[in-house]
Amino acid sequence: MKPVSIKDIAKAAGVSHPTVSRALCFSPLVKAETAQRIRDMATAMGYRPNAVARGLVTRRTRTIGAVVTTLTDPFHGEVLSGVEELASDHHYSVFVANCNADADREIRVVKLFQERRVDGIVVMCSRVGALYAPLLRELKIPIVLINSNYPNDVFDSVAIDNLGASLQAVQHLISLGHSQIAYLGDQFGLDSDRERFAGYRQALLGAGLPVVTSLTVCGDGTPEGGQAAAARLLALPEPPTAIFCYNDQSAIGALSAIRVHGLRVPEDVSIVGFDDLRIASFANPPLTTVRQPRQLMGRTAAGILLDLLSGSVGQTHVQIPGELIIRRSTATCSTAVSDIQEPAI
Amino acid sequence: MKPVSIKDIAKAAGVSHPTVSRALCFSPLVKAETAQRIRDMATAMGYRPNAVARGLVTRRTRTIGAVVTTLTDPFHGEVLSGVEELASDHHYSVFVANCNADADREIRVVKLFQERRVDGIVVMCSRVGALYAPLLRELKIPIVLINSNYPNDVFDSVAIDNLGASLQAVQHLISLGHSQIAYLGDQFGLDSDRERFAGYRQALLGAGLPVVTSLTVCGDGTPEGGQAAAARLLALPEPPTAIFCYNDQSAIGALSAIRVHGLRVPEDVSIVGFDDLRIASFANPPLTTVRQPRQLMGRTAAGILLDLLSGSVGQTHVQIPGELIIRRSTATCSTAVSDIQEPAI
DNA sequence: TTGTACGCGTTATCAC
DNA sequence: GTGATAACGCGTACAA
Repeated sequence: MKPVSIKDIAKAAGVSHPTVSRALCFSPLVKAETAQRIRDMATAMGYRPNAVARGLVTRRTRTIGAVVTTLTDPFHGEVLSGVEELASDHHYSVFVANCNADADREIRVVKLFQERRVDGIVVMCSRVGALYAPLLRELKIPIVLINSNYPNDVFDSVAIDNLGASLQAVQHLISLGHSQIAYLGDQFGLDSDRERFAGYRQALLGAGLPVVTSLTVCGDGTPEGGQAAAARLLALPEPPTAIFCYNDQSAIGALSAIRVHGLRVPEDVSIVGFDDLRIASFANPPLTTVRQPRQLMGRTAAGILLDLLSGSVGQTHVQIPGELIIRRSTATCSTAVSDIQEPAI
Repeated sequence: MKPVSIKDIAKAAGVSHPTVSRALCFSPLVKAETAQRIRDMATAMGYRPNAVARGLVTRRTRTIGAVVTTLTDPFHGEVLSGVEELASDHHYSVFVANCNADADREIRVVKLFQERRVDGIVVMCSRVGALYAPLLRELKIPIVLINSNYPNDVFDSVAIDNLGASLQAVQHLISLGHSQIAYLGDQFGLDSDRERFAGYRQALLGAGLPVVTSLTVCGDGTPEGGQAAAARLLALPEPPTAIFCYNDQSAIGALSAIRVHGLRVPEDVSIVGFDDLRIASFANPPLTTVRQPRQLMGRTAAGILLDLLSGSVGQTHVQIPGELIIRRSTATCSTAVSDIQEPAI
């Protein structure tokens, strides 16, 4: 009934259990032929090492915890995939936990991971904020953040250059002649949202354009939220000619809202997304967006974590430049180019 | 440096460590006031129970392992989300591991989970097949499968009624007058793919239509794969007037291929997907598809697993009916209704 | 009501 | 080379 242990093998092989342990770890301290004999018996008896017991004595579990805001978001799935990939390459296992964009829950999850004695933690899109950062810090577990920036650099991090990328994206719209540009953001107070808005703002101000309050609306990162928010923009007395969206999911919702409203993309309204999800290039029209190397970001974060675990010191902050991918959801502003450019029918 | 243990608390409180253990577990065997005093000290000292040590002695880790074919697929992310949700409701933690639709890797991952002494395992879209099922069975760990059906019912399972749903989907196309209907499948030999093809086939035969080999093509479950496969269909001398796709991702690729080919959906070609991903209703045109309640399926599978862990016996096979959601990617077959229906331009 | 003693399966530290 | 023995942190008989 109970799985076989090294003691069982020891008994069967007529040696002591530490010898079995050494043989299985390929320790040079044990005679080659007995080691081989022991290993053969182990496989014959169907032995599987107990990682729990090993973790107790070595004080390292070779596990890492991944905290995710919403697993249902394909963005997070891909980052997580990168984390898992690198982790498993190094024989680490990954715990996942959802925190539903809730800071309290995020802290509870991290504490749970602490009880599980994970060696390190990766947090995606943390919502904990600078206020609670010390609380996490005192847990004494290495933490790497993905796409959230604490002002005081308490944790190592991997993040895209949100501000620079947004700046670039909105400048692209401005260069197409747009001046009525809206920002369709998120609603959870994520750092990335704030930074993308800052880039938007900076681009407008840099071009001498006003930042109009009514042109900033909040979605929730989903197509549904994006659709609703875009509908509000289109109902404005002076609707925007271009919308810069917090992410691709929102942008896809906006695309749909514009269609429902009887307008066309990009002839009537230009749309820019963020993330370059796989479906972005399959949208109709294909979405102009900012590429985030999601799996790479996950791998990078996991790599930093493993470095930390093997004793590296000093903070690492990887900043990844965003790349603007111009597809067919953006075009020159029709009202700016000429007054008569309505379609024949 | 080392985290505080119950022995540390015992020393500080002047009691023995079993008393501390009892107090923390709210055992009635310890005097209420000492129990309270101990618990206060525990929190004051920042005590966090060690789940590893507890797992070693109780032989239950309160963890479950989730094996996923591709985390990057939003379908799997949502199912996983359901699993994690129910698990965490019951204070279980979830390990994730990718197996990349590789049967060998799937078995390795399951064995790794066994070493981690997970209490149970959920496998999504297993590729192990009947041949290796005994190998998994002898690991003596409860396993629940999602969306894969072993012919011999060795494991508990949750699956959608692939055959019935496909039948319904293809009958819908037939009722619209289509007779040149293609199947755009997957390539990894998944059970779900086989069953959906079987439903497709059965619908055709039931309507007295021939099953044409050239109208069956394989994608890989991604938009890219779907696009390439659809392009092959469109290049046929007698291209199909409708395509039933293995999943929504493939369907979105097909949508794009048709657009590139200069044809329209649904006027020239009708498309049916499978899954009803969130983006399905935001596609252009909104996708007719089969709804799978993904999170519910994940929750259900986790529920079965937890029942198993609390001693339930007898196999459970939950079969979820698929629901056909008719949107705007399907329409009556133009060539069947009249001969002249080409657009003016 | 509480303390003593032991075991969980491993690795680590000594001897020999 | 190998074998006792201890330790990791916790739960649980049993004794007090």
